[in-house]
Amino acid sequence: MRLATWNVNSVKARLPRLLAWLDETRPDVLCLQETKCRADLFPAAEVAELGYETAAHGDGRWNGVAVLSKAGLENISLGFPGEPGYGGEDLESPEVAQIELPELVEAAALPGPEARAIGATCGGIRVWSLYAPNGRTPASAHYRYKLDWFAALRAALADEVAEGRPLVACGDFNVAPDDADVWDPSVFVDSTHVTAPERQALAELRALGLHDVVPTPMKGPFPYTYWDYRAGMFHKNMGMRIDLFYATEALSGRVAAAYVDREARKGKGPSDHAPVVVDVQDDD
DNA sequence: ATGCCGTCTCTCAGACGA
Repeated sequence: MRLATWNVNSVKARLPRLLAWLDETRPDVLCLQETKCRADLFPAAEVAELGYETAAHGDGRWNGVAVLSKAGLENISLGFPGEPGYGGEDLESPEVAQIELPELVEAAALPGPEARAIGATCGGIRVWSLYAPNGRTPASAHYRYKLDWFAALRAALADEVAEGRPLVACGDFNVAPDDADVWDPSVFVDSTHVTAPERQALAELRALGLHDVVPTPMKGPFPYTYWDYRAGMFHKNMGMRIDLFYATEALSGRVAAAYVDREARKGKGPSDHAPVVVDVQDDD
């Protein structure tokens, strides 16, 4: 079974490259992030021609996740239990407290979850495609939201892991697990993606029994999965490993190969992320 | 370097990304 995860940075803009990549790489299951696509507008017919069923979760301009599968697609979950939404700035602050439109206060106080998680069962494996909040800066409300989102994810996955079935939680976690996972740690001092609380959130996921399946880089010593579009970062290999593949212990023990498909980051019109491909041996 | 590129939309400017 071949599993993969890829932040495509718009499924509409990436569709020709996505279809070519599917045809060439032929994963059984592909988790997508940043589809930036309403679920009902997802190009399901196009991927169906290549044999894939689609489960999509998206509400338009931002975020958006999906699972494509040739191995079955059951028990689809749009988001996870307890998933928080972005609550904005502190409602206790005097400035915000003066808002007198009840419906706005209500909407701000009860934010709905964004389209950042979709789960499905594919060929006996529970699969989660995840797109963690960016966090922007550690002082930002978006950073608090990011940590809250990870805490809720941990609680939701704890229940599923406890069921004992093979499970994969993969996608764009927007956290570099270690200093070796960014091209220059000195550039990221006081930035998101590398702070201790974010790394602790990953450690708590691993403490559930999830193993970080680290892919082979294919070029250079570091398995980066993201390179900024700007300033020739990709060609200088100034990247980050933020797209992660966390698998339950029994499943990670069946991993035969894992690699970053950096070829998909080359050429005309790429995503700024490369896919991570993981081959798992059949269960005996 | 508050820059660089790319994508989106109540588009020709601003927000967002990491």
